[in-house]
Amino acid sequence: MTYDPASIEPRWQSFWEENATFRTDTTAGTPGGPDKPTYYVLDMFPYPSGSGLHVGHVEGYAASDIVARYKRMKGFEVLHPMGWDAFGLPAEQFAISQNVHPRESTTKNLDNFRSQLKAIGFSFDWEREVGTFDPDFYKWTQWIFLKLLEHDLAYQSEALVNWCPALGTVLANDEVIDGKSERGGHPVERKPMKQWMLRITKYADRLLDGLDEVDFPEPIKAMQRDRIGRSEGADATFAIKGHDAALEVFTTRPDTMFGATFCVLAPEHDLVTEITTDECRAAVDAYRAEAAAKSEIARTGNDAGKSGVFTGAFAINPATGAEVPIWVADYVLMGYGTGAIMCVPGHDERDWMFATKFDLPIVEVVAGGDVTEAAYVGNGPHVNSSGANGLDLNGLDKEEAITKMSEWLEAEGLGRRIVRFRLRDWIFARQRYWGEPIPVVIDEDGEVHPLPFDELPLDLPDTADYTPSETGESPLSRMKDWVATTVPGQPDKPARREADTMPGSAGSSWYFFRFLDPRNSDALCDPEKAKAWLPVDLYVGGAEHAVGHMMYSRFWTKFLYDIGVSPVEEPFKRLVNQGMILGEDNRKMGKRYGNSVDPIDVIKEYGADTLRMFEMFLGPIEQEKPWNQSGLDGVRRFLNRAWRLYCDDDGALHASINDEPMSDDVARLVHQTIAKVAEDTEGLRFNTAISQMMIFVNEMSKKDDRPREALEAFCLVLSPYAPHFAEEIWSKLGHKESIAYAPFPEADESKLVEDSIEVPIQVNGKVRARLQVAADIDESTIKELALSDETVKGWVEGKEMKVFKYIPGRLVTIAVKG
RNA sequence: GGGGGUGUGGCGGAAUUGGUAGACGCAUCGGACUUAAAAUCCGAAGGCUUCGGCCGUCCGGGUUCGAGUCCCGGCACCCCUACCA
Repeated sequence: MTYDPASIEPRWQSFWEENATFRTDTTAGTPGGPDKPTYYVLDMFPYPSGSGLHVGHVEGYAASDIVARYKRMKGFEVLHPMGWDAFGLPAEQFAISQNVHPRESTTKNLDNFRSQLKAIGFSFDWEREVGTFDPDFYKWTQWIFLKLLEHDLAYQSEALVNWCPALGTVLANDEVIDGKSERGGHPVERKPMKQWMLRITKYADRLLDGLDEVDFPEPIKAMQRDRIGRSEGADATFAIKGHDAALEVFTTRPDTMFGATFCVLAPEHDLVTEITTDECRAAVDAYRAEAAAKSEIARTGNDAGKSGVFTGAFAINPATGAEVPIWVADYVLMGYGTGAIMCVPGHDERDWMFATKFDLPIVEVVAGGDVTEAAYVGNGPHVNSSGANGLDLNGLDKEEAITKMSEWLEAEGLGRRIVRFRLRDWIFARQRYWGEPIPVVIDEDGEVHPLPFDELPLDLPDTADYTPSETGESPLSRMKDWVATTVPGQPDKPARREADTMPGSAGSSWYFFRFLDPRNSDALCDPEKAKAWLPVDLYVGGAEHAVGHMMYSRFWTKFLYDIGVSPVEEPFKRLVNQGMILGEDNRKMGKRYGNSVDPIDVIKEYGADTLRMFEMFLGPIEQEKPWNQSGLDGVRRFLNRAWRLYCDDDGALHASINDEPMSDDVARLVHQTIAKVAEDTEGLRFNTAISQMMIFVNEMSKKDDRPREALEAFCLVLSPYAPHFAEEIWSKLGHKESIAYAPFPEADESKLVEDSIEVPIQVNGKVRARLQVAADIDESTIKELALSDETVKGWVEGKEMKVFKYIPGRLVTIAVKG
């Protein structure tokens, strides 16, 4: 019988399951536990969608599985768990579309996912499976929320939020794309609503600094830095003519204040109503109404030209003492800085466009450009920058002027240096059913009371009436019996439960703690285990989670660190994003192009080992690459040939397999393969590891020699990549134990040396001849040989030799002139 | 506008510190086996060539005995982000 994955693979999957082969002992590394090095390799757990696993999942999971299996063979106690990101909008939308309860559809979907994952032979410790929708799990999500509340990091706020009427909920900023909801593409509008918020902004600095410690891909770090958006500048106070109230602006260029010829307020700014003059009121009110109706995207989009309206009021520029007009314009955002800016049209592009459109004065205060043509944002000596107050910036460069101006503002009590962040607080409530209930009650005076910890979990009540409303009223609020309660500890004091639920990203922000100790009912995780296992050594997942999920997880981990629950501030030591697998047509796989591939179909036709190796062989793990259906045949051919190295046509081991010592040639091939695969697996270069295995099989197939030592070593080397195949062969070779914990072979350097090598001879940079020489030949010997070579002579003779060099083991280079 | 990335055969991709460009695989072509096909096995293959060689890693320069790799200047494509003061 030839290689037949359909009969081999299910058998070994059952074997692993029955023997709990991949059960992890997380007491390893803790006091009293086994003294083994630990390795935590984690996949981004999936949202179990209705359509099942796709090839992108398989790519990431195959990569992490290879590492997990390799590390086990290298003697590590490996934690490689799997779970379900099952709460949240997508799961609920799917349920509604199928007209079933989300609990029912979610359970069904994840059963399907689990069986699909098992069919691919991933070495997960299934006894540690967790789901974010499980009360035993979300008890601790709620616990963390209460801790955040206790530390004033959770609060309610009347905030402008992204409201999506079609979904009936608010959305986080990263759930809104181009003014439409990420799920479903429904329109999203801005609307003030009272919301639970988490104060992630308090961690902005630490989230930024932490990036220097972790091994993440550079683009991901860049994206996170960009989201945090740190900028240094100054707040400055402008008096308002005829009013007691003053205007506070934020600027990164206080040095240009002498050129500030007007100010602009965001339409929502508190002062607008107060300072607007009667003549201007009608226009201002109309403008504000219009701005309110626009989504943030329409306001901040790339619209040519800027809109705005004059308030009739004037501010006093503290540097010049001049009266400058105050305008309202929607290019100034209430959510950033102070919602008010001083405008320096000479040196800011947006201000320049605005000034040009509305015919406001432009003053040059930094030399180097032509401010009548465009804003000059570069550096240069300051000009027109001295005032009656004795302040003089003229001649200073940008940095000097910023320092001097900032010091002056501080001395005069007119401002202060400040660091601001673009990052905004995390909107932590959804007006939806399928999420963790927020464990607080609100009394009749509107005061919030947290539930005591011992009342957790606060179960998500069952109801058939789970659909969202378009008004913003949460489905849970319709459950009058559930909502009506009393203040904890005060049975006489009526209260109502919070009816909003947490967003989908709540559970995923800490789930990697729970895998360490999934059934602990006293703590979210045993601190000894956390200490032994965190941070996660390798985290593999898609780049779509580069910012949202990664930042939320990092934030929560830092918080858990602060309250003594986490031993580390950064949860993930190393992050790898698998590149997207495109369709064969080089376009994104999906319904739109009908170019999707179902991994389960591939397994039926080719087997799981072929699928795994094929996806790893496509190209570098982090790179985007197209699917190539016939490439599957190539990998299957490889496994077939590998099989025939061991077995004859009726499936029995070859009689020619012997215990003779390996020839030097075979030994070199074996050790080269061990070294290359080990090195490439550590570096996650799976594609080149596989090509070395192909070289091994190609070479060995040509030989009649079948030394057991070589074949066993290759089986071990192959096993992280094609585990079912390797288990089958391993047992045929007479081993009773699973190959999963057999030691990975060590490459023997001494076996790699060759006696005789071929050395190319380069003349003026071009290879002209090749010599077969002893590997340890010295320069003078090879020089003699090279110069007596007939071909080389033809290129060298009669010319002046400028250079002769022997790069040992690589090449000879000769440079001649004339 | 800002940030990040990528350019190598027909295709996916290989190439320590600068050191034989095109490993490995796909597709292609030829041959063997077969009544035939599939499967399998063996072999060819960057382009041009007057068969001496010459040209070839997006383009143009530079450094070097030697550049896919380093430096300078362009071009193209992709991704992210976007009025953040």
